[in-house]
Amino acid sequence: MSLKCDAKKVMLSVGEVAKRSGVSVATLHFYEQKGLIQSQRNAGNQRRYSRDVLRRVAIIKVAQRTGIPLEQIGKALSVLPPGQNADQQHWQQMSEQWKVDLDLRIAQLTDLRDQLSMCIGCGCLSMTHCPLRNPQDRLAAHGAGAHFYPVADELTDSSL
Amino acid sequence: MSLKCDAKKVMLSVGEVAKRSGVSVATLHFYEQKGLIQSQRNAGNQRRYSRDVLRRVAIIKVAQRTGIPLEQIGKALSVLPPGQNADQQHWQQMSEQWKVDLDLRIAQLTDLRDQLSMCIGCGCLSMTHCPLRNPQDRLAAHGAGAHFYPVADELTDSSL
DNA sequence: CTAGAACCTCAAGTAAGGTTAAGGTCAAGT
DNA sequence: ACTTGACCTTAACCTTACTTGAGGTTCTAG
Repeated sequence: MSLKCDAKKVMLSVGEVAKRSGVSVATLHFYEQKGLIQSQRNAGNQRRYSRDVLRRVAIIKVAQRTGIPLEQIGKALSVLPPGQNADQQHWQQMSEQWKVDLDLRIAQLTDLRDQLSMCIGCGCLSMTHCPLRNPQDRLAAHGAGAHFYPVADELTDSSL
Repeated sequence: MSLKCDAKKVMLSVGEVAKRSGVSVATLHFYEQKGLIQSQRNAGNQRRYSRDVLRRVAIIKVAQRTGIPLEQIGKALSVLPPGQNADQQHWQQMSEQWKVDLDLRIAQLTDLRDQLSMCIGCGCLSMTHCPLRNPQDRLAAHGAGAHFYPVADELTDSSL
């Protein structure tokens, strides 16, 4: 169990990082391939991680919980000097941006909830009158992958 | 442009449904294949939809915005008699359930936001102390695909 | 009748975020 | 030395929600 240098081990194996960070070994490979983390190799070509990888993985998981896609997380992390810990300042920048994103997502969902509440007793889903059918609010303005509802040229509400 | 029976056309072609509902023809095929909508065929094997499909698609899109997966939407819709419009009661049942789901998701994200806010100035991400790292709240209790963070047996906070 | 638009089916591709498997190497304990 | 576990790479597979393409049929207007 105990390795050569137990006292102040500098580098971690992939298995150790997996255990300590709570993600699988395969996931660490995957993250490395995507450029979210980096490793060095020992003489036998095995990955050795510096401790900062634990913090990076922690940050990745938090960001993922907010709904940030991996690619964007990668970009945010890429400003960190590799092999170094994210310092207080970096963390603040990232987390503040993520909070903005999260706030927006919450606002979108809250709008939707309110509209849904209003419409529960109605159920008309009218193309022209129902707020649920007409998301030209901040959703339409911001939605990363939002589909705009095409103008329903011919459609009268009678068609519902 | 005008078809045979312009006045009170009973059935709609797939192209018409696509135009009016704002989804692509391929998506309608896909939904049909997944059992979310149904069609009849004319003599030449082309799909003919009754008008209620427009309402179904509208419902699908609203539900998707709340984050409900298609399969679950399909189950909710499957209680509707095919070829008939969702009545007021069905709509209410569905939308109320979806509002519950949505409320939960909003609550999860709000918790996360609050934790993030607290942690922006801290940045410790401590495995044992940081609330961001310890989501044993309703997230852990409810999360459909939530990964539990394994107990970090060996991990002391110094390892971050 | 014929061109072209709209439709059909089936298969494959895409994107994200991984997981699983196959076949081979390295390292640690006995 | 030998076994076993940890590690390596590459490649294929998974899910969700679709999109795209190929090759063939049907419908509608002129």
